[in-house]
Amino acid sequence: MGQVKQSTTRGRPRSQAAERAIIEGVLRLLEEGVPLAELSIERIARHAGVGKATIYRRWKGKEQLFLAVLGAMDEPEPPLSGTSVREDLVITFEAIRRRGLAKCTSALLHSLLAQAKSYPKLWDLYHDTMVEARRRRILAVLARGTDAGELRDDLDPDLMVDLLCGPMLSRTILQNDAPLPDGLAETIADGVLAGLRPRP
Amino acid sequence: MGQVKQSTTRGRPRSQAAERAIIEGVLRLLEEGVPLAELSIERIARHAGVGKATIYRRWKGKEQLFLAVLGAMDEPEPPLSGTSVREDLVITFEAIRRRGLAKCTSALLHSLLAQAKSYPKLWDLYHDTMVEARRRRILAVLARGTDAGELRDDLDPDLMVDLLCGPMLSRTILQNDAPLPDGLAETIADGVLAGLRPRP
Amino acid sequence: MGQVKQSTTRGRPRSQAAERAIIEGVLRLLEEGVPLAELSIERIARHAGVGKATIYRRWKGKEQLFLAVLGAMDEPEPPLSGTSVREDLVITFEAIRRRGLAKCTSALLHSLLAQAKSYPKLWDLYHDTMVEARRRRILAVLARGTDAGELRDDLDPDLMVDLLCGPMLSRTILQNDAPLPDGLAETIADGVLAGLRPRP
Amino acid sequence: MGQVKQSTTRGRPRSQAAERAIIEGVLRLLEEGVPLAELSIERIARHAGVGKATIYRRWKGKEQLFLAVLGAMDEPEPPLSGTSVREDLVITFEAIRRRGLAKCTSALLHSLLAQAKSYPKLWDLYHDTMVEARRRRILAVLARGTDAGELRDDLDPDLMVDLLCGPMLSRTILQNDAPLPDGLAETIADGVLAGLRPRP
DNA sequence: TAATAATCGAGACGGTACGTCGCGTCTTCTG
DNA sequence: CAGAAGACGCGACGTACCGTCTCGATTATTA
Repeated sequence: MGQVKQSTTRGRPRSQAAERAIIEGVLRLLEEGVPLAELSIERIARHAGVGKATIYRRWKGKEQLFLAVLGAMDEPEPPLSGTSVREDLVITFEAIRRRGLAKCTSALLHSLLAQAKSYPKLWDLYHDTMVEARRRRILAVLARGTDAGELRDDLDPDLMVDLLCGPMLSRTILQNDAPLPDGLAETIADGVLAGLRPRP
Repeated sequence: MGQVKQSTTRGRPRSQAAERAIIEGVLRLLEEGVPLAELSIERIARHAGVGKATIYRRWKGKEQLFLAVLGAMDEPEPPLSGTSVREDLVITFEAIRRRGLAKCTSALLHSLLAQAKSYPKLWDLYHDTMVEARRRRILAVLARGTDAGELRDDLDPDLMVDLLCGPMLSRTILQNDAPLPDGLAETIADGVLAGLRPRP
Repeated sequence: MGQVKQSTTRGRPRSQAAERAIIEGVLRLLEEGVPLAELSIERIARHAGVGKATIYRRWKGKEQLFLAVLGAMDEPEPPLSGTSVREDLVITFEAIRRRGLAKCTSALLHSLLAQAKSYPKLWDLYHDTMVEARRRRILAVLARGTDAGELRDDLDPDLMVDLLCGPMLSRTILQNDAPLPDGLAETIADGVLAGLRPRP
Repeated sequence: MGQVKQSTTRGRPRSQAAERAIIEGVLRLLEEGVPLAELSIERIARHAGVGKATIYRRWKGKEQLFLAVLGAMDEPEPPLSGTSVREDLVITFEAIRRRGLAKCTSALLHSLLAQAKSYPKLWDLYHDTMVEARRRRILAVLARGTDAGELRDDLDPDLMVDLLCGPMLSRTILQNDAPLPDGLAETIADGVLAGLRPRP
């Protein structure tokens, strides 16, 4: 996954210790507030006590490495309760909110967004791995909800995902330092489900 | 706006031709599909037939320049009709959609998003200039709509903006190459306004 | 002379101060006894307080630079007296001897010899500039000597040069740390002129 | 001779095939015209189909290996006739001349000369093994010649060696591509023995 | 009309990082 | 054990840009 060709079984195997040192080094630097733009491969290597080649042997460039870091760091998607569409949406939104609160996650995410156009392959990778995975989870929730009569059946499911996830995204990406208060997940879920028109 | 101090009236005045050559050069490069990451100041200067100092005399760095390019290219916000909330939302969404379809706009926008954490000042600038302006426009629409009884009055207006703008954002930013079909603005506006629950 | 293309007259001119700092830095390092193999471009630049590019802008590589250093350092050929062949030979040999005593000259010379086969152009340059110049000087001396009846006229002049210069070379190159005592120039001149057979 | 310590008799013995593959690989590369500067240990190992460690187990570094190659390639010193000083000198010079004509010999020799100052131990090794051996051979010839009255007895024998060997050296080292014609050995021997002054 | 002053293109400056290569050592597995 | 394979930390390679700094040459305003 974004890795450089893994050699056959011959020769000295790659050091897992080095790999860990690199990834944890990046995390440590991000948590210390080092701006992403200052994370050169050279600095990462120095900080991890590792040769540059050891990095390039594993990843093709900074972005591939970042993706690996992102993968290493993020908590697994929380299990869905299945009791209702609303409940599952709240669980999902809450996971996004907590991720947005973590400094380094969002720094990396921003970086990835930035490089999307420059390195389409990288973006595709990220998109398939993270974005699309979530989209599919939500599509499943929606399908169940539509069957159960909890949701309208006259809308394109893909569009519904955007309607649901967009607001959270707006908060975490566009607003930068917008507050992500405790009840946000519930509020948004309820808002989207009920719509903005006055209730009869 | 991001400009470096303009000197007094003594000496040779700055060449507007040079300024145009720079900005249009960047646009041309972007339209040729040059990835943003390869747009070095050096290359921009070479391509515009201009000395590097001529760029630095005007903008403090690459990002400042990009911001200027963004401004130069950006069509003005369309006038709102005022007939109804739905109508004004559709007009606004349509503007976003058209911007998202333009190759270089979105490339620049992605770049800016990327550097937000790294260069907070730049991000603030962009945020204040573009994002916040739109937010205020929509807040005004919402205020009128609430007064007119077209909208619920039990939701935080700031949250409503996210509910409204998020979906469009999801399409243009996160989905990367998602289709932005013709009726999208209307569909989204109607979806958010009505909510996802089945209508009674 | 081994230099990289000098640009036209436009732009900022090359700093002579930097050039001096580089060459004198190399000399200083050599005099401190730093082995030639440890004279990396990187180290030279660091030691001279200069960017690497400033070196590469002037010379194509380490060897070109060394050649410049060699040129910068060596004293001009001493004037010949013209009184006799023997006298002129002694003067020439004495210059070679003194050069051989200087630590860094011989280090550089060894380096150049080493790279002869690898970089034929460099060697040609050195050969034409230094070796051939001396050869021509001696050929002139020999021509005068032959005319004056001081020398045999049945030998190829080119061969005579080898007969004369070879011994000095053997001492300085091959013997490495052979003594180069004070009267050496005279002894060798007399030996070659008289031959090794017993005198009648 | 420059070898690394041979281990005791336990375990798998060193493969002579590997050793031959290495040395012959170097020779093949040199004959193909690969510049000495491009003969990295890594390349030699690859070319010989051998692990790097197999080389380091035998020699301490590139130079030690080169010395071994030189030794492997080197034809033995030719037997001296003993009939006269002139005859023995001609035999010796002819051996030097033939060696100078061989491409890879001279490449290696140049390399060794180059590294003399950098790796004094290596140079000493080469000097003792090759240079000094020849010097002693010639000293023996001279001693016999002096006893037999064929040579002057008023010159330092060490100096006489330089007078005799220098010219050949000048041709093979300094002149680079100077012709080494067939009768050269005789011509030089006669020239040095008779001296350059006109004969009475 | 000259002097002054800031700009222009050009390109050199000291730096930092790039991605590659070779060093000599080490760690794995196979014979 | 030695063999090949190849990863390891290290450091140099030569290139590209960074943002700053001279250059000589323009182009305005001020004296």
